[in-house]
Amino acid sequence: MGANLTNRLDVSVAENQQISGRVKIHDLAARLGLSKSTVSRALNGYPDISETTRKRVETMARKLGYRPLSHAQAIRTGRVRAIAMVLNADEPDGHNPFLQEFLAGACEAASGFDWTMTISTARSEQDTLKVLARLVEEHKADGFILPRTAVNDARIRFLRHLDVPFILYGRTGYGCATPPANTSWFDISGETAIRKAVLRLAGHNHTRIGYVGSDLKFNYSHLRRDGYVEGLGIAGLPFDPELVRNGARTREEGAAESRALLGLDRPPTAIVFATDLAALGCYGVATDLGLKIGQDISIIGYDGIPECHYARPGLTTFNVDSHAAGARLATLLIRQIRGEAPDTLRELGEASLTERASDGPPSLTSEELAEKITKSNEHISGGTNQ
Amino acid sequence: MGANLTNRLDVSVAENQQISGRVKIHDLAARLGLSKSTVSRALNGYPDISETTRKRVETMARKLGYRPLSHAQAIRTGRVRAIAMVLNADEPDGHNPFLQEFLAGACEAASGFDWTMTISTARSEQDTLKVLARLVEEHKADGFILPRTAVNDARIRFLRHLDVPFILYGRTGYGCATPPANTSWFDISGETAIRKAVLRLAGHNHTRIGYVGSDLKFNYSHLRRDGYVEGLGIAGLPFDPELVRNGARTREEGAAESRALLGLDRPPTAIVFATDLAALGCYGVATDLGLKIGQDISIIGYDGIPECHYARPGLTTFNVDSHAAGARLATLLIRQIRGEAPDTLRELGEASLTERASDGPPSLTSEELAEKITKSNEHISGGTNQ
DNA sequence: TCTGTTGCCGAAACCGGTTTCGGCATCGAA
DNA sequence: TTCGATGCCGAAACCGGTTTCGGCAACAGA
Repeated sequence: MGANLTNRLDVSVAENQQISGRVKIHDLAARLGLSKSTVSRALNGYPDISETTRKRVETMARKLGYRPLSHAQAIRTGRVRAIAMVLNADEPDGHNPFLQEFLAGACEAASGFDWTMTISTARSEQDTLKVLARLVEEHKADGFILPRTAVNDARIRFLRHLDVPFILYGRTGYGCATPPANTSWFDISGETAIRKAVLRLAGHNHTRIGYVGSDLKFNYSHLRRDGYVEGLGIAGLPFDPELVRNGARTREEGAAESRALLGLDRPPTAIVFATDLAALGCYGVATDLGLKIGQDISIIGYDGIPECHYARPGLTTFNVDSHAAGARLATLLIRQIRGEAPDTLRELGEASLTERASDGPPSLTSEELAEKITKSNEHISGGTNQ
Repeated sequence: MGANLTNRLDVSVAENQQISGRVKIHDLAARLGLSKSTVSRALNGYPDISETTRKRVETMARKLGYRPLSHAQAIRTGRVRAIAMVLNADEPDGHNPFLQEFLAGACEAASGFDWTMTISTARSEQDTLKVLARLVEEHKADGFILPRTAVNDARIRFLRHLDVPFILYGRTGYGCATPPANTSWFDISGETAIRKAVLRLAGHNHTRIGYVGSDLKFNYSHLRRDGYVEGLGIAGLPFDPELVRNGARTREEGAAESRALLGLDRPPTAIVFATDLAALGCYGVATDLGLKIGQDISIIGYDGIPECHYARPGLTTFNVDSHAAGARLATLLIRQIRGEAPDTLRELGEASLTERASDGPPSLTSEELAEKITKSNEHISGGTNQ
């Protein structure tokens, strides 16, 4: 007496179903000769239903293609079987390139549980809170994924106060004595990646390695910088504060910080960037100064955006698997909503290195590099850059 | 007796609301000394409610911060006040760069009506239909935005068959005698943009202008190619089928088609690309052949992806405003769901030209260019390209 | 045989809204 | 004065599920 739409795609023709007749729990019950309360309990795993009845109900439900309306369930259960994410669209860098893959991962994972994903956007931090508030008020979702966590994140305080489930993409509370309790998160260990980047460059015999970090309001910025310092320590290289810059989020900012580092009396022969975007910003600067990337100056990025592949030379970088991240976050969040303790829902992944041609052994010492740069500056002194 | 969460952000402290007490329609009615049916009808614009009562109800609702649960309404009305979009994540090009802006536009517009947006992803055309089916079955949305419309689009047939509202981002049915009836859409006139591109190049005195189109399964591919032909006609230039290539969706494919065009006996001195990605693919080819873009070979793209700005030289292109597109699509779709006739909900926007350095007057004739390319090919013959 | 559990299921209330239906005033016209 | 509209509102049914509660039958123990 009819299959669900998904099946119909295969069966091509519906069996004998009356038009537009969605199968309701009532129909299912009538067909089975049971009451709808029994059917409901059978489908929802109540213990007071015999195993044989449960099987009967389940097979018949499958046969008729019965699917409960999540919003009809929600009115009683308070669960809409949906998770949400609000993007901050005003961020200069955005997570543009990752977004598609990230959403795909999250949606696929959610679909696996028969959940859906609703998204929304905001234009500022304050706006984000308002959007969250609206979604919570209307109960459009049972929980939230919070991307780009800050060291001190207003969204966390807000949702915790309202007692709404959430999971972080990233960690939070850097530098706090007590780690944030009762919080679930998924993150990629940027600190590990950056440490490896430093060690890789040290292995190339670089001794002056610079670092360009991102906005310190984000928690990951601190962790990646720590990775840089750790790497230097392990490699036995001295830490020189002059070689560390922060706050580069865009290509332009990456270019500016690169210029600053390369303008030093003793410039670095290699630079690790906290983001690919900032690293790509260095390309124009290097070209303007007549430096060959991968020889005169080595560069390693982080993120794994597609442009790395097309840059000349290709940018060596650490790839984060956004698809997997989205999938894990959705899965962990749903498990949390279903009752698991947030503290047990924490995972740390690793970024994978993609070796390209932007790094290698230094062709010049720091002093020689400085000299070359000085000459270039005199020479062009009107060169366009950006 | 309490304000809603959104207000609380401003008021900082809730007035005197009991914890976790969402205001329900019952509370509102009790507070007003009315029945909840009256309150409901007042809020929903029924004619049998006096104007004074309506005002009273509305101000009290605002004061208490009452917001109906959309899923509670849905159970009776059948409307969840949500629109959905399913992305095809397997497309080689995706609409990656536009996605964030597009979603922002759509979400903002939907929010303005107090609607929300749910999204999902699929991995193939067939999968897309299954995902759509699931969303329709569970009625997770009242209507759909269909991105990247094909000439012959299975999604359209599917949703039309189910009588579910949808709107196209793009047109459909290219070449059909009868335009598709009862269909709403929003599109950017790619044909106009490409025509302008051709005229611009003709104005630079190019006489052999090539065209690299996209996959002809998409409707826009045909329209843009038409724009190319129209442009040639207006400029009084002959149409040479040799100069037209199709099917380039990625950088790599764009590179391959560029190579094919530049390898002709009488190569074009300018090429119009249907997409920026394909145009950027030409950059590596030009470099390999020792051609200066903007002089030896002129290039114009379409889309307005960020990379255009960072390519060297910058890529002249036609920008589509994805944010505005998302906003219009959401708005038109909601209006359609609310009852307006689809045929009246059609809009065509224009892309805006951003002039950069990738096009200009030809430095060489087609013959001279051919000679130069031949030499380059002999010379390098082992050059890397991609 | 009687009683008390236990297993399993149905009846009915419930969730938070919307919509139908009918009834009470009020008013104008006959 | 009576009657029929009309304006305005409340009671109750309804939407499609879930959950509580109670009851019947089968069974074990006394």
